[in-house]
Amino acid sequence: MNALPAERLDSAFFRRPATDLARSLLGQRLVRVVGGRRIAGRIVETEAYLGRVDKAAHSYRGRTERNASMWGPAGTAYVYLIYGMHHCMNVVAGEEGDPVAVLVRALEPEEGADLMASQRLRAKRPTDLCSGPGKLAQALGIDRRLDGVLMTQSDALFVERCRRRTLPARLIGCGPRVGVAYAEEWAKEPLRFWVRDNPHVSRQRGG
DNA sequence: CCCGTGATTTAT
DNA sequence: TAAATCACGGGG
Repeated sequence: MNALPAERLDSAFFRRPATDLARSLLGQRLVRVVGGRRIAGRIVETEAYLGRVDKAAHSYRGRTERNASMWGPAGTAYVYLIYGMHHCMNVVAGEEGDPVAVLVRALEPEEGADLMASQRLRAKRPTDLCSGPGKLAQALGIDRRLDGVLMTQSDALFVERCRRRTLPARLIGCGPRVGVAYAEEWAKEPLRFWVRDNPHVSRQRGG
């Protein structure tokens, strides 16, 4: 099924500018292990957040208790709760101390779809399981307990290599990030990336 | 279109 | 201490 043997992405992979990482994560596999079982899917949508210069980034106004893990080494998970209900998962990019990250917005389910469905009771179709940041967090059982986890070392949350190289540019869609209308000129920056024509990409929201 | 929901941040 | 905000999802 997979051409490559399972190989976990390491800190050298994550330690690059967030926009590069956002594009290179497309097609790789996000893996969550719970109770010895794998729940996994291909990453099909991401967004880059550029830190202290980016008005849409949580780290724009500096370090707080919530966003502290953005200052961690590349490959750190930054997980936060939004709207009192939904969790979102980021992977820290760049050099340690530069609070840049990539939001993982959608997956194409590959393993453990039954477990995903059992945690996503409102999902009616396979494309409802992981087609949004809150959805995938719920499907994979990702919450704030995983905030700060080093994905380069954790056995509970990591990324596996499925592709040796970044997808060809013609297969990658690019446009403004979702839900950041408040970010003024940064709202329009083309920092959202997705696998073109993939049905698991989230629907666009206002902004 | 509208609303739930509550931690976090920001203003007073 | 109080108010506003929010990198969303689901239902109509």
